Amino acid sequence: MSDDIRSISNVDRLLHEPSRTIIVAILYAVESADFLYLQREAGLTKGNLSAHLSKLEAAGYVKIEKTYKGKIPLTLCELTDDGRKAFEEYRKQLQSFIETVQTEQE
Amino acid sequence: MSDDIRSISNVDRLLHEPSRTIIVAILYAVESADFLYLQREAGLTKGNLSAHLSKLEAAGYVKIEKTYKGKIPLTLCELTDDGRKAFEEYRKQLQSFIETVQTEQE
DNA sequence: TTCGTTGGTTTGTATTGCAAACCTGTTTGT
DNA sequence: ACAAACAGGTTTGCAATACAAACCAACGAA
Repeated sequence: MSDDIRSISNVDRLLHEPSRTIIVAILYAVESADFLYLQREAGLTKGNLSAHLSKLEAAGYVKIEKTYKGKIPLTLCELTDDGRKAFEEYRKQLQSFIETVQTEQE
Repeated sequence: MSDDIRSISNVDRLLHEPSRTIIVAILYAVESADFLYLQREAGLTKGNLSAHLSKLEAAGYVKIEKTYKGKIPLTLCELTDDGRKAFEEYRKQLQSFIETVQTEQE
């Protein structure tokens, strides 16, 4: 019965952090984004975005490519296959948690 | 557009922690529960349950009543109105985030 | 040259989530 | 009666976090 509820404790903590949830959700939709675009869309400071991206990269969820657009640096980010799967899985877990909670109160 | 996605950053951090999400979800369903029942159902250690309950109490989300069943202590927990509302709100936010993410990829 | 800007990274700090140790009382064994 | 074990929790210690602020390096303009 509350096994379903308890399942929420198994969510991917990396993705369960709102800032990172946003980052990954954006990348999930756009396939590829540069640092500043991501910063604006996610509404994060550079410092935080940088730190979160590093964690996501370390986990193998995003691939970060530092290139140059002319002479100015350009950091491109995209979700890896693992990252996509992890996000889909995370979404499913949230979904099923919500459903469980909703039906349980009737 | 990604205002919807960004909205996930406004979730109630207190409830967004899986252990506490579980505690509150259980209390939401049962109206009242004693410490040990909650511990079993939530699958937490006593220490963690105690700490999380304290936070929820401090936030005014749960009411904790320490009584006795005969001679042994009995701690009863129940959700306050604020707690109920907060949890409903939290659920809604998750729901709308999921919907946003899902429709955004079509 | 100096100043401001772009595109980030590193550092500092206060807050956490968790486990393990602890505490207070009660029951059990002998 | 008295130690040992147990029930029901709380406090402590610590490693990991999230965030902001400070920093850095390269470029463009004045």
